[in-house]
Amino acid sequence: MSSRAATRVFQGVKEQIATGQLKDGAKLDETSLAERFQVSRTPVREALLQLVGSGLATQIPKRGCFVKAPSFREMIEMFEVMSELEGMCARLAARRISDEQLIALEQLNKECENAIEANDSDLYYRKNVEFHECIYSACGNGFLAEETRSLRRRLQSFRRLQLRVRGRMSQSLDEHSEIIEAIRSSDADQADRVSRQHVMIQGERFNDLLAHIEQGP
Amino acid sequence: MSSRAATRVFQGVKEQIATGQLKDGAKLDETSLAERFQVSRTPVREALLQLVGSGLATQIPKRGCFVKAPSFREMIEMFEVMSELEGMCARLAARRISDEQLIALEQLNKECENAIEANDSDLYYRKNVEFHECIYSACGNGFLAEETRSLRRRLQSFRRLQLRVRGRMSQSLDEHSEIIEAIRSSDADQADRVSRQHVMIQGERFNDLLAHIEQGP
DNA sequence: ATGGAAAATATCGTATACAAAAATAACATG
DNA sequence: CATGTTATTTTTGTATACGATATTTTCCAT
Repeated sequence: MSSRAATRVFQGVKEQIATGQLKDGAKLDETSLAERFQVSRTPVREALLQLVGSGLATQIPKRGCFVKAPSFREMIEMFEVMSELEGMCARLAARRISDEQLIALEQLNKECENAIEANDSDLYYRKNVEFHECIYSACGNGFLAEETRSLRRRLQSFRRLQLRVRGRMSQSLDEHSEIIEAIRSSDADQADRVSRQHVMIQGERFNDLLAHIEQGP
Repeated sequence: MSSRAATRVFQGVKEQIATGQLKDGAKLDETSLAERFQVSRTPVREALLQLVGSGLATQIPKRGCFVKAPSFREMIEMFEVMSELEGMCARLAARRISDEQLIALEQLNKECENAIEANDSDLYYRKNVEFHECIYSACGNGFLAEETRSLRRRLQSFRRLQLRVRGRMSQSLDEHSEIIEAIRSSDADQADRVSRQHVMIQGERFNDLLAHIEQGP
């Protein structure tokens, strides 16, 4: 819990966008937000600035600030980029990973396995994040790692949903094993290919899910 | 020239970082920046927020805001990512480009050629940007296009330098032709490969340049 | 009714003031 | 001399007020 009002507002609005309380196109009025969060306009402005910066809102010059929830199309686009970045991380990791990191990676995959056996999807979720995090660190490109993390965060709320899909967890685990195998044998191309696939499958699942939820166009 | 003080400060500091007037680690004191730019602290804070957001500064909780110029290593890392994104754009464009866009692309390359003949490196620079911009638009993934643009902007000041290197312009032009050829024949893999190469060469040139300028470690 | 001018209104950016928190300095005590 | 305590000063974060500018609304003339 941050003591900063600006951060509170930022997180709060972000949360409300994620949960759908604030729908796409909803107006983010500085004054009413200030009232709602019991703060002045100053921290609200900072929060809005950050929201715009992270692509969750749009600023139209003298008309106001509006929620810009990613459209279905944009989500697919983001997954497309995510799979590229994830693939790149894996490809580089296959070439650059250290022995210790490889061991850590295998350890994490085992912990994912345990989580599945215990049927603990929350634990699986966390270990899964750590697994990928480990690959990012091993890619030897800090900038790439940070960009990938950032995009992951943006897709996170949706990904969380997917992993609850029946059977997804164990399939995901198999894919992890394939990735490890490719990295272990320094097969960069294979690591790239499998990782892309791993993300794109999630994108497709997401696709299915949305198609199921939204009956509209 | 923007009428916004916050933007002026943002651009100003950014410029001073690029030109080296503000060195890595320099403290960005709110009060003194406010004095220097003849504004109050409020717009300065907004500017700093944006600087941090775009990775040019770091915020250490109660100690202040500091310039974080990308290190040599980070620059290389950024180029590595840039080449991946640029390659992805080209790969997708090879599959998705429309006839009109292809014509526009060829037109732009011709204009680049003209700029070289006229020995107008500024014009070449602008047309070169448009050329790549055209590929981004043609990739059919708006999110990717925006990310790539954003990274391009971050590397821009350095790239501008490179293109003044003797002979680089005409070599760059040849590479453009190769990219167009690959896209025209819908050879996604080739487009990808050539585009990556195109960026990485710039990274290497940048490397040479820096090695020349910096005598230190 | 419609086009347009003028008033009313909303929004935005900035300045300034104030309060809280933390770092630094000064100081006292063991 | 070290250490812990208190005071001072900086730095931050937030509130509020004000002016400028754009937008919407109202109202009038045609």
